[in-house]
This record gives sequence, C-alpha cells and structure tokens, in this order.
Amino acid sequence: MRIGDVANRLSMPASTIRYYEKVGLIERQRRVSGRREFDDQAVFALEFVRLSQAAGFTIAETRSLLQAYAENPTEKGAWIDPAQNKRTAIRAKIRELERMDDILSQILTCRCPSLTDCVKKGMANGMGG
Amino acid sequence: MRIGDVANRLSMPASTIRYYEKVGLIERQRRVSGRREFDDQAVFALEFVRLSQAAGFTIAETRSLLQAYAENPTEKGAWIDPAQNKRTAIRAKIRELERMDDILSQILTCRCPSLTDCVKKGMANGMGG
DNA sequence: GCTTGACTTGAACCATGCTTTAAGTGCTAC
DNA sequence: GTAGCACTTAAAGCATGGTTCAAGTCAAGC
Repeated sequence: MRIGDVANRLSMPASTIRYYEKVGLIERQRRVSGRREFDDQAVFALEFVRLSQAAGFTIAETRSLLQAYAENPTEKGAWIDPAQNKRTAIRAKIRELERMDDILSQILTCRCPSLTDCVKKGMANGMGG
Repeated sequence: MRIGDVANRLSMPASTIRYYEKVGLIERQRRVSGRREFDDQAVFALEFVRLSQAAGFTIAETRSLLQAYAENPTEKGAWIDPAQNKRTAIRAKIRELERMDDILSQILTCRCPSLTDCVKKGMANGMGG
C-alpha cells in the first residue's frame, strides 16, 4: 500500500503518517522509487498509535510502548507500569475536571446575584495558589 | 502594589501577569514612572483569571467572561451560557478520559498474553477512526 | 512522451500558554 | 551619587502535535 491508501483506510491525513514516521513511531520502509510502502503490520502500528494518543499517551510514551512491543510482542509485562501510571494520571485529571465542573455548577446555582461572591467561594474551595 | 508584590501575594510569576495584560485579560494601569500599579480590584481580576484558566477556559473565553463582568458586575446572566457550555465540554472530556481508563484497564486485566488482541479489542470498542 | 495526480523532502508555520532573554530604566539604601 | 535590585519593553524560545508550503519526482493514462 502507498501512503494515500493507508490514509484513506484509516481516515488519517498522510501528513500525520509522515509526521509519525519522522518522530520515530513507525518504521521507514521504501520502494525502489523512494515512496513509502505499508503492509498490514504498519497499518496495525498506526492504529495502535492512534489508540495510544487517544488514551492520552504522549508521542514519547507511545514510542516507548511500541519499542517494548517490538522487543517482545507476546509479553505484556513491559506495558503494565506505563499503563498503570497513565491510569493514575488519567484519574487525577478526571478529578481535576470534576472540581472544575463543581465550581461552574456553584456559579450557576448559587443565589448571590454577583459573580464576585461565587468566584470567591471557588477560590476558598482550594483553587487559590 | 507593584508587580512583584502581586506576584508574591498570588504566587504567580510576574511574567505571567505581564502576559495576561498583554493578551488583554487585565487592564494597563501605570505610575508616572511607567511601572505597573495594582489595586485590590486588579488582584481580584488576576485571581479570577487563575480560577477561569484552572476551570478549563481558554484565554479568549476568560477575556469574554471578564468583559461581561466589567459591563455588569452584578448580573450573572452573561455567564450562564458560557459556564453551561464549558460544563458540557468538561463532562465530554471526563467521559473520554473514562473511556481511556477503560481501555487501559482492559489491557491490564484481560487474559490474552499478547497486547495485540487487547489493542484490537480496544479498537473494536469505538476507538477507531 | 506528456499531462496529471500522488508522492517526496525539509523547513516553516499554526495554536496555546506561557517563560526567557536582552538591553535599558526606576527606585532605594547606603 | 552610586550600587544593585526591581522593573520596563519587544522578541524569541519552549513544548506539544501536528499542518502547510515549495520545489521537485514518480507513475499511470492517453
């Protein structure tokens, strides 16, 4: 497959695929002409990259995970710590967003006519620096 | 107060305060010497900016909210729609993070020895493009 | 064999939210 | 009156994750 085929198949811009290659997420494989050649394994890697990015891993983290996978595709051990750490980070982020939601809820539902008091309540509730 | 005093009081870098002024979040008020002067109202505005940023509003959104506040400090009406929209966005983000957490949980707890199958399950569960 | 579209490259650009730097000025203590 | 720190400015830099551009190359149809 050529990059345009993969781009269509994954609904992913070709520029993004080139970028992923450039930052070391996927391998360089070329035809004699110099154009990129993609097999099903490469497509799988790209799908994994998308999943990993969607799961909140950075490019660097995704690269580490793919390297661990390349070294031993049948061993999940290398993934356990990063996945658990990421879960911890994701949950912290969820709690943070829930706190933001609480503050907004407070602003929307409290009885004071001015926002100033709501904001001060929000600040008092641990948003201060 | 001068910028250093405010920076200390809010535990916020002076460079950040200058940046907020530059992007129009706070007013320019100067002494004859050209240095910035901050009163309690300015400090309140900065505290609100911090709160707003922490609540996930962008700089542009925060600016809009502050303008609405400046036009009518005792009227919450102008804030209701932005706050509700932001709550909707925050909740969507929370659901997205929860889905990421589910995927990671699946990877950690499923019985297949290889990650490939877990990833494929994750893809099947709506992470595809 | 020529047009045309898909491809190639490296570099520059975009958006967000700051931080850092460089060069110069104000204020205060001594 | 001068040392020295806080302050001033505009501009550049950083981190992230790409997108866009310019200029040239490959390949398939006619």
